[in-house]
Amino acid sequence: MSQISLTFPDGNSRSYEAGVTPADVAADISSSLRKKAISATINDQHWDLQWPIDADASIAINTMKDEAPALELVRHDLAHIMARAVQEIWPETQVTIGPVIQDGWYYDFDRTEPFVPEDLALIEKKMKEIINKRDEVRTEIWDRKKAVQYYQDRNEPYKVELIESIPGDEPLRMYWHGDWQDLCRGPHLQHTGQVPADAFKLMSIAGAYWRGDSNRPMLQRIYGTAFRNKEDLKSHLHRLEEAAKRDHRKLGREMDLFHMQEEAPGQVFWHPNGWTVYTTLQDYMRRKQRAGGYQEINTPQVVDRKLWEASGHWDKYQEHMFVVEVEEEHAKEKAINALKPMNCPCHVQVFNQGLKSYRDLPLRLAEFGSCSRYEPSGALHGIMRVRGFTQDDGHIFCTEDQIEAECAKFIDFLAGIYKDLGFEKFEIAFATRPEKRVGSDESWDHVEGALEGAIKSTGRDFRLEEGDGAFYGPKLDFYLTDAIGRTWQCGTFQVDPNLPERLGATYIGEDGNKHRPYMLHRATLGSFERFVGILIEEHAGKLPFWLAPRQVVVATIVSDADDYAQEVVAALQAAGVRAEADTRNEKINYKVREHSVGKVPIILALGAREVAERTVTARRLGENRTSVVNLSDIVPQLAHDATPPDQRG
RNA sequence: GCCGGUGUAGCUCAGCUGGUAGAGCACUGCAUUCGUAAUGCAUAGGUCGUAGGUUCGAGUCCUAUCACCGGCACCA
Repeated sequence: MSQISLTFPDGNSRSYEAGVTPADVAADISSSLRKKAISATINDQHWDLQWPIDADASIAINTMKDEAPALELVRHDLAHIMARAVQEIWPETQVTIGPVIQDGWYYDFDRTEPFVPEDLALIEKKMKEIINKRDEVRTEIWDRKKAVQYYQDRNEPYKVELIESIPGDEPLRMYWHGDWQDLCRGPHLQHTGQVPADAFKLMSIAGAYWRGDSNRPMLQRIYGTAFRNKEDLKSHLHRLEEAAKRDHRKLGREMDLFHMQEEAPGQVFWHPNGWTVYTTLQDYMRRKQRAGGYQEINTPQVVDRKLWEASGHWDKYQEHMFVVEVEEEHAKEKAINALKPMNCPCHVQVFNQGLKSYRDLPLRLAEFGSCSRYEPSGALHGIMRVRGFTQDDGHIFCTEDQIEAECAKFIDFLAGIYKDLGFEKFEIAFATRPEKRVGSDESWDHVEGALEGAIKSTGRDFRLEEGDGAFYGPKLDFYLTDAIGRTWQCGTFQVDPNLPERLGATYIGEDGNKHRPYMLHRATLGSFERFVGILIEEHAGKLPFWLAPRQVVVATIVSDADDYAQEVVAALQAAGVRAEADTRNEKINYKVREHSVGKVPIILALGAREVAERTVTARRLGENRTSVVNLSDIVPQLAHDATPPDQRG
């Protein structure tokens, strides 16, 4: 047997026979380590304690103290244990796959009877029994034929398909948790008892397509969450509760921002408060775009299908468009229009009016474009995913050489806006050429190079999404992470030589000939609807003062302060602050509570003292201390806070 | 669109095996003028998402349909 050298994290190394397992190594160090060991990290690879090591390597023995491998193993073993539990309770159930995901795992099953919520408790109980059995976990490598045969015999067609889809003819790894077997890459724990029985919870049941393909069978998915200990699980469940409190649908009602109703699914009825947020944001964007060199335009809502046919959208998205048919008395045929699902084709129409010179480029057109898309019913989500929305859309017509500079300019533009709105960080995803595409490789090289160069010139990082670009050009997507860790695509920047081609856009170049411009699609917020939703959730309803729909409530403590309250409100309103008086015959406690629930940032309380001294007692949302300020001081102070960030001196 | 769940007063929710709808908060009225997250009392308010059906009788059972929620698929 040849010898190999294993190097430990502290830099020391020891010599072992080739084929030694991490379990042996741990035992060699100490019996207590052997007991505590859960896995190893071999050359940065997560390694099962049972897997042999055949060559020189770095090694670290992991215990429950090592968070990443511990969570990975606990969740992965729980996936197997859950599948075993389900098959023990309902033997006719077929198993498919069960990966580890953020905060937990899921496993997909095929079973005729649907799981019901009460089943979760049943499964959890069975899982705890399995854990308490401390069943050994062991692994073997099988050849493909044997594995296929095994699963065919057991009537597990999904597993057979999985094996057949694994490329090459490499051997397959099998794992046993007690007598229960699953095809699995591993690694796993050493026995089921290593899983903490009190640190997991089954969360929900959902449908999911086999292999993520909507043409294939719908399976039943059970989600679970797990941590290393009870406390971590508890704090995770607590975080979920907190997250639910900042749901924009709940806050939208509590703050009286908007509502939605059955007669207009996926569309928003904005209430005065919500519309104040919306228009304040829109006014801000309008000023930013003007300063950024855009010219604002507006285009029609109802457009003949001919234009959508020409743009190619009719062909591809017809069933997702709201079609409007009009019967005119003398017309030969019915006019078929569609509510515009996007603004791009209309912007090309504006560009196409009159001759354009290369001197006009880059030409930046912007529109707060209301779009309608018949989104699938299951896609709708509050005001985040809707059927009627307004994009802060813009199209830049330019030459190929201008793309890089325009892109860099846009990234800076977007970053400044996100910062003003309270988002310091955002993620850029760079999607490159897909397999099916139009245009020459040279052209793709050049355009992709321009985008990459632009990102780098701003000194930002990006995530590469190879092959995810549109068939006609690469794009950048800008993602924001909300306070609960969910990411939302908001901004976008897309290079498009295709639509100008289809719709015949040209400009006269220096050489006096007609040329085809590039069209850059870009949006900063994405849609106002979604962005307002994200703002609400990110700030848990406590919007930045300048965006808050109700900025100040002047609440009286005694009715003798009513006149003074009106005076204070008038002074604030004159200074541009959204202020209102609350002179109802209610206790100050009641008023404070009500306006706090309504997320009013500043409450000014007025009693006899304030009237006499011409002061106000201010209370900021979320704080329970108050401060007494002279009326003459508070007005300019709040007026400053109420000024949008781009207009502050 | 697919799988599962839900749909009762403005809001949050209760209503067991079918017998003709209940609470708290909000609203309104009266009393209270009370210093920082709910003052007291009283009145009023729904035909139970919608449409059919079973039944002597349905919020409660059945069918269809719509919307919403959790996922999946989709997102020009």
